[in-house]
Amino acid sequence: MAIETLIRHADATPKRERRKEARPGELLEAALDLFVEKGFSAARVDEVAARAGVSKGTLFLYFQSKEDLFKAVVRENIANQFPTWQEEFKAFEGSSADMLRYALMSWWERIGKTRASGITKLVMSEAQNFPEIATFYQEEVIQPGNALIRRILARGVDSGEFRNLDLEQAVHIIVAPMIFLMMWKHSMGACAASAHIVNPEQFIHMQVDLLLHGMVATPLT
Amino acid sequence: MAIETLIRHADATPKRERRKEARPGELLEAALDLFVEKGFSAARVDEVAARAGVSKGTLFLYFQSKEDLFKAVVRENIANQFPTWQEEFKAFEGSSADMLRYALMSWWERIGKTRASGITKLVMSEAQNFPEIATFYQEEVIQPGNALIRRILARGVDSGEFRNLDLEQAVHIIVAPMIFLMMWKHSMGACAASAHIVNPEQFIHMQVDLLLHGMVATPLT
Amino acid sequence: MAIETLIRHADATPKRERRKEARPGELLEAALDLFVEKGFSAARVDEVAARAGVSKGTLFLYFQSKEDLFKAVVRENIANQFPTWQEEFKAFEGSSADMLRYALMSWWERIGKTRASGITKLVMSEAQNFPEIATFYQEEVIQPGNALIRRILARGVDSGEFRNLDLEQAVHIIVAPMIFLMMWKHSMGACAASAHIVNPEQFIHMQVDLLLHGMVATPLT
Amino acid sequence: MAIETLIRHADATPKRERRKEARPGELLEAALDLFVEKGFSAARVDEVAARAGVSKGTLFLYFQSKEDLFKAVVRENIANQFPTWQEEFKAFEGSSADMLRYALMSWWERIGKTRASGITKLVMSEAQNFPEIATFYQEEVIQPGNALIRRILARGVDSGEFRNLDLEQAVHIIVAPMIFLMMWKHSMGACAASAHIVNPEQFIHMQVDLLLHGMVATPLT
DNA sequence: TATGAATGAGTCTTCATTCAT
DNA sequence: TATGAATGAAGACTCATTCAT
Repeated sequence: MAIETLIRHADATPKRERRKEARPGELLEAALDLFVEKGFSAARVDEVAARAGVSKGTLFLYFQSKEDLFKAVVRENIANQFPTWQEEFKAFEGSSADMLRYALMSWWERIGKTRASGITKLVMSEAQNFPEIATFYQEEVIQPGNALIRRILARGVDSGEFRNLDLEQAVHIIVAPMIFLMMWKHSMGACAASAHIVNPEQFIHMQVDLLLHGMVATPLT
Repeated sequence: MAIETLIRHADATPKRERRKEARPGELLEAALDLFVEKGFSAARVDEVAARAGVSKGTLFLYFQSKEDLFKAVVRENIANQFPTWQEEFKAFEGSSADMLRYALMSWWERIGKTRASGITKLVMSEAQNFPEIATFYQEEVIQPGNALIRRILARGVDSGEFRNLDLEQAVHIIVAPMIFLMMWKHSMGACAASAHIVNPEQFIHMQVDLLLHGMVATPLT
Repeated sequence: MAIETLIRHADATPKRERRKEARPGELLEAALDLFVEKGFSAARVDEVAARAGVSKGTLFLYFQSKEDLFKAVVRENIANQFPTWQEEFKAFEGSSADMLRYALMSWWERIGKTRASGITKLVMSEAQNFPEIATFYQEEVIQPGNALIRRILARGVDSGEFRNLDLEQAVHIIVAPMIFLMMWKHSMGACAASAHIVNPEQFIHMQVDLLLHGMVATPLT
Repeated sequence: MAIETLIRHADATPKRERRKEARPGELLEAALDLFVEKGFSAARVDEVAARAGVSKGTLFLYFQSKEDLFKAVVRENIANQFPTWQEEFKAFEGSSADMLRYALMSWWERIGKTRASGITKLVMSEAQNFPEIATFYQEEVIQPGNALIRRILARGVDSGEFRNLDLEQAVHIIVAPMIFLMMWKHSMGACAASAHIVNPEQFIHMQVDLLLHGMVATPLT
C-alpha cells in the first residue's frame, strides 16, 4: 500500500502506463494476503503471482527471491497509525479508565479487526526465521505502541486514579491480551473446532473491567 | 574412509543397536528440539531420526507419520502434565487467590519455561495449514487447560472470595497472557531488540495482582 | 565430462528446449512403452520423463499424477479409436457376419497388434491393486467396446441373419477371445516355449467361422 | 500343498515337532494367497510371514528373497489334475459334443472356480518378469491341458460328428474363453463396478452352444 | 532355529528458481 | 519487460533385506 501511494504521487500517468509501475505494489498486496493466510513456507509464489495477475517469472523480476518478497511485504505494511492516536489521546478529556477502555476498543476496531492484525501474526510466526524483521517490527511497531499505553497509565497514576504501578510491566499486561487476540484470530480462531470461543469485544470489555477493579469480592483496604 | 574406519574401531560403536525401549523417548526428544527450532512443516523427519541416532526408517517404525510423531511430542510434553495438576489442585488448601497464583507460576515452571512452550508457538503459527493438528491441540491441551483454570475460578466464586464472574470469559483472560508469554518467548523474545523486555516471573506476579485487585486506587464499592 | 562437453558442442543440443506442443505426445509415447514393458506400478515416472527427454518435473507439468498419465495413455491409444469405429460401422453395408469379421480383424490391426494391447494386459494384471484404474478402464474402454459389438449382433438378429441371441452374453463370448489374445501376447506369448503357438490372424478367422457356423457337421434343424 | 503332503507322508511326528518342518509349507500357502490377491510386487513379505504365523526374519531363513519365494509358490502349485481327467475321458461314452460340454464345465468346477485359477492369473500377470516360470507353466500345464481338449475334438472329427477342423487352432479357441474367465475373475471381476457382468456357468453354456451350432440362422449348406 | 529392530535405497510428488523466447 | 516451460533438489513415506540377540 505504501508503495502504491508513493507511485501514485510520483506521476499521474494514464492507466496503461501506470499498470506497469504498479506491478510491485500489486504483488505485495497479493503476497500479504497469502503470507497472512498460509504463512511463509506454505504460501506459493505461483499463487501470489496469479493473484497479482502476472506470471511467476515476472515476480522474480521484481523480487530476487521468496524471502526477499516476504521482507518487502512486511516492511511495506508496518504502517504507523500511531501519530493519529497520539493526537486523539492528547485531546482526551475523560477519566484514565475510560481512556484505557477507549484505547483498547479503538485498537481492536482499527487494527485487531482488520487485515493489519495479520501482519502481527505473520511477524510473530516467522520471527525465528527472520530475526531482522522481528527487530524491525519491535522498533517500529511494538515500542511506539507500548509508549502510547504507557502514557495512558502514567496519566492515571499521576492523577491518583490508578495505584502506583510499575509502568513497564503494566504496559505488557495491557498489551499481551491484544496480541493474544490477533494471534488467536489468525490461528485457532480460524479453525472450525474453536471458531467462536473467544469473542473479542466481550473479551476486551471484561479484560478492562478486571484490570481496573480486580476479581476479589473484598477489595484491597 | 580410512579415518572413518579408525574412528569406528576406536569407539567400537555398533552400526545397528537394538534398543526398543529407549527409541521412542530418544526420538521424542529429538523431535521436540526440531519442532520447536523449525516449526512443524520445516522440521525434517530425516533430521529428527539423525539427531536421535537412528535411520529414517526406524522413526517410522515407532510413529506412523510426521503428524503422529508431533502428537506424541505434545502428549509427552504437555498433555501428560494435566493429571498431575488436577491431583495437586484437588489437594490444594489455601485461598483461591493463592491457588490461581500457584497455578500460573507452576505452569510457567513446567511448560512456559521449558522447550514445551515452543509447541504452543508452533501450533498457533501453523494451525491454519494443519487443521488436524489445531483440532488435536484444542482438544488435548487447550480444553483440559481451560478446565483446570475454570475449576479454580469456580472455587473462588463459590466460596465468595471472587466476584460473580462469567467463568468462560474469565478463563480466557487468565489464559491469554500465558499464551502471550509463550508466543513472545519464541518469537520477538528471541530477537536482540526486545530480548529482556518481558520478565516472565514478574509479569505473572503482576498479572495475578492486577487480576485480583485491579488497578484503580478507589476500589469498587 | 570432457567427453560429454564435446558431444554437447557437437550436437549443440540446448539443455532447455521449449516445445509445449510436442511434450504431451512425447511423454505419452514414452509412457506407453514403459507401462507396457513393466506394468503400471513397476513403471517409474522418472524413466518415462527421461525417455521423453525431459526432467521429472516437466512430466508433472502436463499430467497431474502417474495415474493421470496412465489414463491419458489409455485415452490416446484405445478410447480415441471408438468414435472412428462407430462411424465405420454406421456406414457398413455388407452382411452382419462380414461386419463381425471386419470388426475383429480391424480391432486386431489397430489395437491387438500394436503396443496398445499391452495396456489391456496391464489393467487385468493390476486391476485389483488399482481399483480406480479398473473402474476407469471398465467405463472408458470395456463398455464402449462392448457396445460396438452389441450393435453388430443386434443388427444381425434384427435382420434375421443371426439366431435370437442373448446379446449381453454373446458380446462377452465375442470379446473374450480378443482379450485372451492380448493377454497371451504379453504374457505366455513372450516366452520361448509358446512363442508362436497362437497365430492371431488365423485364430480370429477360425473364431469367427466357428462362432458363425459352429463345429457340428449336422447343423441345427 | 504338495510340500505339506510330502511332509505329512514322510513322518507322522507329533504336532509340536512337525510344526517346525511345516513352516515352508505354511509360508507357501500364505504366499500363494497374497500373490494371487495382490500380484508379485504389491504382496508384502511382512504380510506373508504374518499370515503364516512367523516373523519376517524367518521367511528369509527359508527363502533367499521374495523372488525366490514367488518361484517356489508357483512351482509348488502347478499340480497335475490331468491324469485323472484323462481317465475320465477315456471312459466317456456320450457324444463328443457332450464330452466337450462336460470337459469345460468340470474344468470350471475343479479349476476355474477354485483358488487354482489364481495361479493362472498369477503366472500370466507376472510372465514378463519371470520368463522361466512362464515356460515352466506352458510345459507343465498348458500343453497337457491342450492335449486333453485336442483328444476330444479329434474324437468328434473322427466320428464325423464335427466338421473337419484344424485341431491346433480349434484347441486354442476352446481354451481361450476358459483362460479369459480365470483372468476376469481375478481382475475386473473383483472390482465393484463390474463384479457380476460375466456369469461363468451361463458363459460356458452359451460358449459351447455357439461353438457347436454357430450363430447364423441359416446353417452352412 | 527364530526373532523383530534397524536399515537405506527407492518412489511419487512439490515448488522456488532459471532461462529461452 | 514479460512469459511460462523446464528444471532439480528436496521431502515424506515404504519395504525387502540384514543382523544382533
